[in-house]
Amino acid sequence: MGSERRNERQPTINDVARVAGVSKKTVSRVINRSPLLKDDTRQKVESVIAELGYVPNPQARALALRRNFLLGLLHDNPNAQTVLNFQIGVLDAIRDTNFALVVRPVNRHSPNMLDDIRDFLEKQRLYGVFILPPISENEELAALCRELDCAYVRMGSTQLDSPQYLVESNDREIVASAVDHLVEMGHRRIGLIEGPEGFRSAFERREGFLDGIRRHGLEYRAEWHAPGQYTFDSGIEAAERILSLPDRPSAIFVSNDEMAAASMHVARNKGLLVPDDLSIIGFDDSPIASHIWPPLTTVRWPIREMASVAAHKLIDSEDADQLPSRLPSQLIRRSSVAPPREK
Amino acid sequence: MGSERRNERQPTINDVARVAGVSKKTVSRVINRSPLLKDDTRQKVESVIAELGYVPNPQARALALRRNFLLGLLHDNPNAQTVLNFQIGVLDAIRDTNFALVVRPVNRHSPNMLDDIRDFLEKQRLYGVFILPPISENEELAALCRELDCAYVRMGSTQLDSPQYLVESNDREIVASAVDHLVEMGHRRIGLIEGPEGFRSAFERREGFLDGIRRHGLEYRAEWHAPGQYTFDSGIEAAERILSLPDRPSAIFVSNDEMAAASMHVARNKGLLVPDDLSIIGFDDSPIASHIWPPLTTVRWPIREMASVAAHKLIDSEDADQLPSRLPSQLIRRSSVAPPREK
DNA sequence: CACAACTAGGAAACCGGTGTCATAATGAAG
DNA sequence: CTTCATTATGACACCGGTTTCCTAGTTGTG
Repeated sequence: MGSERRNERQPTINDVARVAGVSKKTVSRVINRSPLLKDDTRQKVESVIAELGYVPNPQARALALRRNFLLGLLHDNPNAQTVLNFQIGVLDAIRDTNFALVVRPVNRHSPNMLDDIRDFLEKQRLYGVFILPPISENEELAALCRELDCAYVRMGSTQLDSPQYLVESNDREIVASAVDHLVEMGHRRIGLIEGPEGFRSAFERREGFLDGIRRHGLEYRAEWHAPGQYTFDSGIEAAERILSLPDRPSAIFVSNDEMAAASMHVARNKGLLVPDDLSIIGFDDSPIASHIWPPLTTVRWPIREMASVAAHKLIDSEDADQLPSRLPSQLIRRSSVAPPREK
Repeated sequence: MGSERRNERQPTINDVARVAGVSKKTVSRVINRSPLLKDDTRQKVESVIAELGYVPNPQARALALRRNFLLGLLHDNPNAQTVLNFQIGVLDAIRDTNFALVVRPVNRHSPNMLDDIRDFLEKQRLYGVFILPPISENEELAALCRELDCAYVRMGSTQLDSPQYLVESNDREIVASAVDHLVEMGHRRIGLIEGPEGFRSAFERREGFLDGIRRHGLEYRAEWHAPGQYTFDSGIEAAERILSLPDRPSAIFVSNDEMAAASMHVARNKGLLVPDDLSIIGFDDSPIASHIWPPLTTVRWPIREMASVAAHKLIDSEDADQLPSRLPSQLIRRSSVAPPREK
């Protein structure tokens, strides 16, 4: 069953110091790559470290340095794949550091969300936290982080805070260019299924849509514009509303992929072929986008890259202002857009 | 902007002791609920703690106790929703403790996965780790945890380890009863799309399928049995194979929901109505199961409950053997199963 | 009332690192 | 060959808790 060492105590810095015949401060200097060490001392200590398999105790370091090496992720699961990709992105960034990522799913509908988070931050004394949308839009939460002296980065779709505390994408521009894409394909009658009120992302996507409409001088029709909740069910309802119209649009932009998938079902039930009778563009590039038929043209956030940048902002905070705050999304063209059938 | 206290040092146990006029050991006793304290002492100290807003430093405790309060989650993203639900389940279990959950996505195809994990475990000195399938099936990984003296719980679909290190579900039985369900509906010609070779879950699900077939004396036909990789694309291929047969089955059990969704597409493309011409049962109850049409009958792992049990096994390890190791899955009946059209 | 037995609380060392500052070793200059 | 800088290293206190062990106070018993 492999080499067991259950009862052997982990070697400490004192063990290394004793075996190497130096003081523990010297060992500490080796670990921390202090420049003022003679090469042969360094090598001697390093070989002892290797021989003993010594690994510094992170808790002791945290105590002595008065800061730990834990990054937190606060999120209210907007989308499982996004959260997971974010975790992976952070991991990529901290792989060769001593940092670790601790997660904290929260419930934004709970009245004591802020108390829960306060409790969490106080107990764990995190080095910093990432805040994912939609709770990244919560100003009280940001204030709480400042109060508790916890570094933070808010992820979002628009400028929520000063750049060093923020990593955002360009929802508004990319949605406008999604409209461009529809127009290029020949559409002039374009509908919108919107995200829930109060969500910054929903607002940005709507504004981007309207920018696009205006840019091309297209007709805006209130009845082609339905509210949604970013859920599949709300998408069904919204699509029913728009597609039952006698004079329906030839394309719709839907503010997330779940609602876009729902719209496809509604279209199919009404005997409309996607994309021939109805073109659809979604948003998120969630797994469902490529698992429905036809595969959905959608917008992809560069979530892993955003996570990495955010991690660097927390860790190397001195050059946080050198890092970009805004990473562009991308329109992923699949098969849910085609030229309109008639005209 | 709320009350700032950026430059105020966090109060320590010494501050509390001084203000309360007791020794720090007494404060420590209050925190740790020692029974041998006079009530008025306890109350005095507690009121000082509240007044100062004192919160014990977890790193200092970890150092003194020679164990920390970090639980790790090792996974290779089999399914984002599952991983996230697992995280939430763990959080529920540790909400009122001092534990936190640190995540570590890994790549099981990377040749240095084990080294990465070793590095992680050594650096972080976790209290214990959860290992999600499929890497929970890796014996070398379990051996590594034992070697590093890190408690672990392996999640799985079958007995991988002794019960105190394991939380599993009953894939085999539940799949057999999914077959029962199909038989009750009148099916006698049932196909199988299998998971990838080498996956314990794939094996269990196949065996459960075969149990069900045998139990009802149904015909086993090799051409109704196709391999898959748990991916959408592999599901397309497998379903093509089975549904192109002149003499195709009237129902199929598909080893996960992604492949089941793929099978629905194939069926539709071939002009087969689900469920009238073809009944389908999936496995996982992933979001896609309720977002496709018709909604998929599938098997749901009680993943949050499993996560909670697993957390208790790690934390209260003394009574780990009292906790259940096996939590039953559930067949979620939706609309992808109906009696076969013609006898 | 003397003495044990038990209780509540404190002093000091310790966990395993890091910071500060003093000192030994080295090299350069006079 | 001193003397002074400069560099490399060590001694020791400290981070903020816990453990061990001891003392003083309280209660019970003969």
